[in-house]
Amino acid sequence: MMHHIHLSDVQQSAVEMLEKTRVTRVYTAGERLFAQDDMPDGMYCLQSGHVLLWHSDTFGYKTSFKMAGPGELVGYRSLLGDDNHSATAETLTACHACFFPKKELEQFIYSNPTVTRQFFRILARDRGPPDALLLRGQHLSIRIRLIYLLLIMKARHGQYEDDGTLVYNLPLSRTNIASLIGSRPETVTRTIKELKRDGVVFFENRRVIVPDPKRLFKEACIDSVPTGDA
Amino acid sequence: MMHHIHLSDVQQSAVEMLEKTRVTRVYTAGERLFAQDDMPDGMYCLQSGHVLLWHSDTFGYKTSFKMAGPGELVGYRSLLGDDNHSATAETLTACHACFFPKKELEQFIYSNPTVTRQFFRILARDRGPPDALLLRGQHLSIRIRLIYLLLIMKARHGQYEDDGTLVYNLPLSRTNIASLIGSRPETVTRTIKELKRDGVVFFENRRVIVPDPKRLFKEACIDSVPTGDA
DNA sequence: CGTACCGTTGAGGTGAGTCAAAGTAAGTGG
DNA sequence: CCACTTACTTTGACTCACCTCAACGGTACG
Repeated sequence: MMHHIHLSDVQQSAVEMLEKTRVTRVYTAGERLFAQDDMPDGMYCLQSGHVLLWHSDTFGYKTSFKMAGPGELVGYRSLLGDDNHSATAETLTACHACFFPKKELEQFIYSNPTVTRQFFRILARDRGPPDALLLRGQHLSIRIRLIYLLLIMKARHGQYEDDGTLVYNLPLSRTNIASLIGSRPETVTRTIKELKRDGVVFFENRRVIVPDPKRLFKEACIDSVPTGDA
Repeated sequence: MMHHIHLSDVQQSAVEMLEKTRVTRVYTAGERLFAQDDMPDGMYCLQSGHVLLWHSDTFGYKTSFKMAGPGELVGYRSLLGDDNHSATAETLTACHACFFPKKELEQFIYSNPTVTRQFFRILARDRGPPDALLLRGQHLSIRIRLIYLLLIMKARHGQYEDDGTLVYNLPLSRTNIASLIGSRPETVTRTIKELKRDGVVFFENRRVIVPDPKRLFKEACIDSVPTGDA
């Protein structure tokens, strides 16, 4: 789900204002766009690189719930909810990110019903029940959750080769993966080994290869192959 | 978090239209406002009673993720996301619910930035990372998750007595509770027993009594007691 | 006075977490 | 080019919180 906003009939003045006030910055891996409990002062649009969003609970456990890539917006939930950030956004790789200050951005959002609607869609579709529940349901084994993670990442981070192979370049450590599916790095390693043994998924460093995607869908009990953008 | 929309300076025509087209209906326990995969044709506002929202995954497992009570809106996520319903809304008790048809409702939402903003808030604050993650984090024991459930329900469904006791009337079965925190009815029973033994929480049928709320907060590592509406 | 549903209790099994240690890869500085 | 550090990954052995299955008790309702 790309976050492209259609600008066709938006008030020209609002767009110009937005263009004038936005700031593009370069980040190195491991930097933070914002931290949990910060007051949001704007929104970020990733132009290149990847960002991981994680929440730290009252016991200090960190749980990741989203990886954002090029073209995606980051930091909109708390901004639109008038809340402090409920998560920290940390770069996984070097990134180019564009920052839109709150005031001008809001003017833009409300400038036109079409734009408003786009933001409603982004917000409403962001990790709805399905995603969050599939990745953390106790009744689902780690193996299945790992497969679901790949299926969810497919739309934005996966790519089909000519021979039907599915390939990902995921800048995620075992620890990151564990954090996303509610598990532990050791268990992720073991599960990855198991998937390789069964010939379903091959993890080579940060590169993931799925020779026969249909087998993956079948194991997750998904018959109809979901298409890229939904 | 109540879903009261402030109508002070909304276009009168939009409000009138909304008032004219809304339909109030009475439901008995066990009825469905809408079902997963249905196309949304409007939104519901609960006037009395309680509704449980649950998602059924590809393996047929049902996972509940929200209980809505009087004053709350139901069915907005899919409507605003232009998606089919990703959950089923089933009444736990007899209910009065008011239905707003999609077309007129959208006119209302876009009629005024103040209203639009309210809906952004509702959507953005609906089960943000904290809620969903706390109730399903594997690293948290069932006991802690049960406590978190009570803490989350406190704002809307809990009530302080004069003596500082916290009392809930939750129309939830053990199975419902299990489904909300990602567990099983048997385990919920055992955990409830344990909490009673420790004198922290007393479940009497569908009535829940917390004699010393501070102990509850402490066990969940929450120092600052969250206030009702945020 | 069944029937049906919900809740409780007990016994037993296991998937995945934990802990500890060794292996690997990448980066740094002399 | 090679020691040295640092961070990540893998492996094995052990443990346990929770699930599963099965039986029983309570309560509502026609």
